[in-house]
Amino acid sequence: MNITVEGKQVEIPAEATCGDALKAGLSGKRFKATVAAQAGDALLDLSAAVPAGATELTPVLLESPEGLEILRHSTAHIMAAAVLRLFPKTKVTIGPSIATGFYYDFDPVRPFTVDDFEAIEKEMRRIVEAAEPFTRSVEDKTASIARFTAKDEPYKVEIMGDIQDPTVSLYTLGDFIDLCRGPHLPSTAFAKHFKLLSVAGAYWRGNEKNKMLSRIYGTAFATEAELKAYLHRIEEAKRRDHRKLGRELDLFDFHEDVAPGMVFWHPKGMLVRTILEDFLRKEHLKRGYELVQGPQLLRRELWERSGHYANYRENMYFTEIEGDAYGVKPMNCLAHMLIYGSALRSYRELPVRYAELGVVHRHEMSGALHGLLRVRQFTQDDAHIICTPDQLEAEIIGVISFIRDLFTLFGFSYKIGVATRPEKSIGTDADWERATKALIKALEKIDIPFVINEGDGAFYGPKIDCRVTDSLDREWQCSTVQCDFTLPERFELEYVAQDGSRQRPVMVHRAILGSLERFIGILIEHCAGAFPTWLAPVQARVITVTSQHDAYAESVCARLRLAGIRTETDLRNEKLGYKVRAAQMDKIPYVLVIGDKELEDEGVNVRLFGGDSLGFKTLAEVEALIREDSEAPFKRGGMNYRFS
RNA sequence: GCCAACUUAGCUCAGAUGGUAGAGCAACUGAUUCGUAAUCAGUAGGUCGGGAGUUCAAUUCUCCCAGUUGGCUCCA
Repeated sequence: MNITVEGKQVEIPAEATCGDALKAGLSGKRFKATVAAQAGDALLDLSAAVPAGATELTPVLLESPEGLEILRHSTAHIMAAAVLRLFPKTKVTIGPSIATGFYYDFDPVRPFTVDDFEAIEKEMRRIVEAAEPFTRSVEDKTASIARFTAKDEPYKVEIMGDIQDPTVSLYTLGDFIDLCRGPHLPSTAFAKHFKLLSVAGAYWRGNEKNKMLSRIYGTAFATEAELKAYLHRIEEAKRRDHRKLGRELDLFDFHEDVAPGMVFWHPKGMLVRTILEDFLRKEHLKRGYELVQGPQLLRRELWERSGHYANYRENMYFTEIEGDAYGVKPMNCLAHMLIYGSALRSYRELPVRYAELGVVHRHEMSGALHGLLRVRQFTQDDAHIICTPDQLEAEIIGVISFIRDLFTLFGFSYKIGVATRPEKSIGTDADWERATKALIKALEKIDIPFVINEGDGAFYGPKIDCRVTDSLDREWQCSTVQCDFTLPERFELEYVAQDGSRQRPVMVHRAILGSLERFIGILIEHCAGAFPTWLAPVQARVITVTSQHDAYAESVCARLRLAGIRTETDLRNEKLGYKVRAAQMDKIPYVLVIGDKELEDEGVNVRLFGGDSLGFKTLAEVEALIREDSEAPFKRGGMNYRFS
């Protein structure tokens, strides 16, 4: 029997395993790094027979993506075997590999805690050192169900019940027999570099009606260096955590006892927000938006009319005023519609673009709250564009350009998706097609790559989502652009067309940064707390070598403030090094040092955040320097802006 | 909402078989007048998340509540 291995013809006996075949075709070193075989689309154990009719066999190396997946899946099995040795009454369920590692869900006698990890890891090491093989066997399903029923493994029995094939495959690792599709590592010796990370509750089959299981998360890598690098990344993420930085930099905090999920902005954080808001308002005005603002509370009947009461009530807060129910707004659109409807509109007025930095409240489950990234009260940079169907495409192009300009400015990379009609939806096919086409055409026209997310649209219309990737490769949904035919219908919005007839306009909901709270949270993590100069709450801090320089420092600070530069002094009776360190930890972009020399020559010594020194500069030079730095990012975004 | 862990000074964290707590940083006071990531000394700061129970005695044990954190349809 002949088979091709990496371009080489290999002669093998009929009963040969994949391992035999690969061994014959690969160098010793390469074969040693091989954990499985690939024939066509199928991944096979090395111990599996070469499938009949196969003409080519590809080695799956440990460090390849497929190899890593096998490694992690096998490590999950090793963990399960270790858990069963230590806690024999535990029932096993499933243990897949995931993007960053693996997990295994157990139904334990008592839920596991991280304190159990040491013992479990130790037992896992023992299994790895013993270099035990994973042995595959195929069994009649009925026999297997009887076997696992006898072992009192109800979850496995349930899974087998769902399997269509008359036979199932089992993998044996020491005493541990598990129902598993495989493939697995040839032996546990390949799984040397792993770590258990966390425990969590997880519903059996993800359904909250089912029993809560105890899940252990872990990760595994081909080499110790990669494992270390991954763990280091987790540490890095903790260092950049916006919740930690928010407290350290005195930007915001939470008072969980009185307002869970709602932010208290401290002066410095509020300044960052204010600058951002100021910039956004000006940018909206430049682009032909008008600023509006609706009330926070609207009578229940209005929410019934819009469909929110039927579809969104669980996420809304209600209160009562003189016996009438009022809903706290979770979205800004209703007020905007009412403003539009307050007068008879002509086609000449369209498109109308109403923008509002709208504060909305949404009830999120307590377990879902997360710093600034998931809150119950947040501010949307929201707008509603009401236009004729003909204007739709141009308006969408305008919105997407706006998105592109802003994210370029902040230095984020982003991914665009178009979500199409879901199964449960309202509206006519023609409307859906027109709107979906308009979204896609707009993206194509300005040449922005996107993916189609089939059936992921809102029930009332298709949408464009924009996800931002931060410096740690985590994705966050920010922008959203949604076509809506329902609300104009329900609120009977009209305009008078050229021919005098009454026509129904189309509406586009859009938010660009999304939630200011979330955006600032992402921004903090993206820049690790060191804001770009234009957003930094303190742009420059003047520090003195000795108290003899204090008076001059005060005058420097006053002058820079007059020039619109956010400046403060640190005149504490401390050594220079102490004050430099403090400024560095406060992540202030410019530290202006004043000693005898600077006092005499009427300037400052400039130290940048990060430690670079620019040496002596006159005050005029410093002003120009900081101004230029503040304006630099806008060159990327094709905008300009000054806060003062 | 559900599961688990956690909640001690402004922050980061120690601590005791149940006998009402300690460090570093920050704050304040004083000395020091100093050149690019921490000068020294002193002072003050806590009903140990809230409530109830057990006990001679609870921050520690038990229960309830609140909040935080990590998870909760990546599928043999």
